[in-house]
Parts: sequence; C-alpha cells; structure tokens
Amino acid sequence: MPDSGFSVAVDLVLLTIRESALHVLLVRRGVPPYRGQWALPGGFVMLDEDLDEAAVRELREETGVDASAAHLEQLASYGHPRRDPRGRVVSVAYLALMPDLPAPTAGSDAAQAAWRRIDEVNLKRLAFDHDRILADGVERARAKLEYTPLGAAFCTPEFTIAELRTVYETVWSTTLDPRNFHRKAITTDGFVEPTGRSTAGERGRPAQLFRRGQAKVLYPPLLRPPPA
Amino acid sequence: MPDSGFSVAVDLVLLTIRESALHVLLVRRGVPPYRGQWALPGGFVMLDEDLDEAAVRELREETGVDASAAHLEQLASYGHPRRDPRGRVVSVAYLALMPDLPAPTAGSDAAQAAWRRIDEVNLKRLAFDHDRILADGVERARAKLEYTPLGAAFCTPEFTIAELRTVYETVWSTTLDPRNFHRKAITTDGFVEPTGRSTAGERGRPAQLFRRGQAKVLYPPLLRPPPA
DNA sequence: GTAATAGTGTCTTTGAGACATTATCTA
DNA sequence: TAGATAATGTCTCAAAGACACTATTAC
Repeated sequence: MPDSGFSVAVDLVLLTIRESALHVLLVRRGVPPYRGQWALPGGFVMLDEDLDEAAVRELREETGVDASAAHLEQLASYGHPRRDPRGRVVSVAYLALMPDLPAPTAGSDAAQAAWRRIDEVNLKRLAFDHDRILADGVERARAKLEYTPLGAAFCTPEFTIAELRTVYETVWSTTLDPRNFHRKAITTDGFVEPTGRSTAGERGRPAQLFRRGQAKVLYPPLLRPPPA
Repeated sequence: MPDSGFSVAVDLVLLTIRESALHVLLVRRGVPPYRGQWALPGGFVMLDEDLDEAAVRELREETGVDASAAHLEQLASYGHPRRDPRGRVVSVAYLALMPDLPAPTAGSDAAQAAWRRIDEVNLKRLAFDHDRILADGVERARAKLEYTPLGAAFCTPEFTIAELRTVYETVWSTTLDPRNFHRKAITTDGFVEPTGRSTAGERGRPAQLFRRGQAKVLYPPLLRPPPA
C-alpha cells in the first residue's frame, strides 16, 4: 500500500561570517540535472542512516567540516513532486552555523565549493528549490539569534563581546549600541560565561574572552529592532 | 546511485482545546504494526503529491476536518532507520491547531479516533516514535503563542478576549491576569481586530467580539512566565 | 603623550506585573 | 435589587534605548 519509490536527500544551509558579511557555502554541480549551476551541498540519505547522521556525514564529505565545530539543526523538508527531475526526492534541509575556519570547503566530488555572500546570492538562480531553502535557513538563523545564545556558533570557542555583537549586526543587517549590547550579554543568564582570559597584542584595551553560555533559550530574548 | 527504497508519510499533531484542557487527536491502529495501540493520525504520501497536500488530505480523510478550519504548518521530519518495522519510512510531521468543532473525528478506516488530554496521554505508549513527535508538536504550539497571533486558531472565527486568554492559560498551563492580558491583546498591533459585534444572552456584561489580526509576528511578543 | 578599543554608569522611555474601580448585562 | 463578567485606570518595577564617561592597552 505505501509507495516506496521515494528518495530522501539532505541539503545543508551552511552559514558563516567572513569579511563582515553573512556567507553561505554553495557547490557548483558537476553532473546533471542543473549541471554547472550553484546549489546547496547535500546528498542522498542511505537506507541504514538516520537523518541527522546523513546531515553530519554530508557536512564532512562535502565541506570537510567536522560536525563538532558547527551547530547543526534540522530546518524543514521540501517535497514537491517535480522538485527534482530525476524522480521523487524529498529533501530534509539542515541549517549549520559555524565560525570562519579556514575550512577546506573541498568537495569530495570534482565539484567546486565556494562561500558566497548572502546578499549577492539571492539574485542568482540556484538549482532545484534551493533558493527557497536558503531563504528559509537565513530567516531561521535570524530568528534563532533572538532567543538563543547561538550567535556564538559563528564565533571561535572563545570570543569577545564585541565579536559577538558584530555577529548580530551582520546577520541582522543592522547596528547595535555597543554598551547596551554589552549589558545585555553580561546580564542575561546563560548567554555567555567568562573564561578569565583576555585578548592581547591588539590595539586598544584588551577584551575579556567568553564562551557560549549553557542556556537553551535567552530570557528575556534579545529582539531585533522592529521592521518599522 | 540514490537509494529509492524510502516511503514517506505525514503524521498530524492535531491539537484543540476542550473542557479547559489541551487535547490531541489519536487513532487506534486497526492493523499491524502496533495494532491496537494509539498513534497520531497520518498516512503515506502519494507519488504525485506535495507534502502539504498530503497533510491536508490526511487531515480530511482521517479526521473529517477541512484544512480551512485549522491552522496547519510543517513541524519536523523523523527518519530513524528502524522507526517503522515495515521498512524505511521517513515521516514528515505537521502541526494543526483548531477550534473545538463538533468534528466527526471519524476515521476513514475502521480505526477509531478520540481526543485525549495532553497531560494524560504523555504517560501512555504511543506507536512508533509518536510520543516524541507529540512532545515536539506541543512545545512548538506553546512557543508559537508567544510571538504569533495563532492562539486564535483554537477559537471560533469570532471570539472574546477572555476566550483567547483561556487558550493561553490552557496551552501554557498557567494563569494570566485578565486585565494585563486584555491590554496586551488590544494594544499589540495585528494581534486581534474588532468586529464591532458583541456577545449577548450570556451572564454578565456583554463582551466585544474580535477576529484574528493580520500580523505574522507579535511585536513585542507575549512571553510565557519564566520557568523559575 | 595620542589613538583606539573595552568596559561602566546614568537618565529616559517603554512595557509588563500587581491591583482597584467602573460598566453593563442576566436573573 | 444582587451577582456576574467586561473593560478601563493607576502605580510600580524591569528592561531596553540613548548617551557620557572612565580604563587599559599599543604606539
């Protein structure tokens, strides 16, 4: 009775911040369909694999990134009957946030990979329905910064308050008052925790280093400036 | 190269409020596996069907509910290799919120359907991984009330502020100050909009009737009382 | 010293929490 | 009339926004 003719894929919206801009990792497809076009990295789920496992594996295989260095969460599933000309493919999209490591971004296949600025890539035509998946991923990331400490996922394990603030400013495309942000970061329970260490050798006064706090959710949240 | 041996199902977490308690619609399975056990309503996606379409269809077929009467959104996907003994089934779960219509809840199959109180059903063993799907659905509903006007999805098209407040109190298992809630509902842009009509024939002063506002998100949100 | 950046403090405004009072209906 | 429920108003407190100042480094 059940139709068993489905394939299941995972696609990754892998975001990072480099050169003060939000970037997504794209791969150029080396095989049809959409050969030569840019797409999100991804691949098919194997028959004995859980979805999360497949996402971790694809992250490693297609981008050379170890899952422990990134935050990874399920985003949503996309299953239009004709979204893939090869057949009936349901894609489970994952959102990954990571610091700007000098990651190889070396695709296992001959496909080339590249970080692209979010604000420039939206204009391009991505393969499949990946423009919509990307848009959903970016919006999820923006929303998550409001009520979780996950902004730190874009930073190295130890970071300064100013670095964390630029993450927020970059992802939200806004500017935030450094003093108010500092107060919010310090006083909100479980947002960041001090390491005791400081930066050195930089210009200006050394900054204290923090790591991500243990909170799952920020209370109260750190809301984006209203759209108006 | 892609494994095509997957089946894809949709499962529904259909929530409503009746008798001052949050209820979920469950069906008793008439066929193996898990015969005789309670499960979320759901079924397999057909090969020419989009995921959302399948969710709407299952909502109609398994519960007799028309999608226009409910709020329906994708929740998450579950794909452990052995979550279904019949084979490799990936389930795309949907969350549905609806008013307490005298819905037939008549399963198309011989399966019986029943509304169960959330606080009582958590103890029981549901089929498959449906206990986890249900928990995720309830948490999503609780969170959505904070920053969207979707609490109104539990109400009839026109409702009073007091009715909307009891929705929040029921879903969050808390009590809210009627006067503060009234102020919040009225002054938050796009939360509710007046119809001009009022209740009549009830005890006490008649209440104004409202319908759901147009806002996608509430700003500022209406936060749950802190867990502490 | 100067320039640069980090960190702290204060005032104001907005919004939520606590709570009293008035308004309008049914019985 | 009494009883019930709706709606509004006031005071207080917590937290965000705006903004000035002090602290600590490199040079």
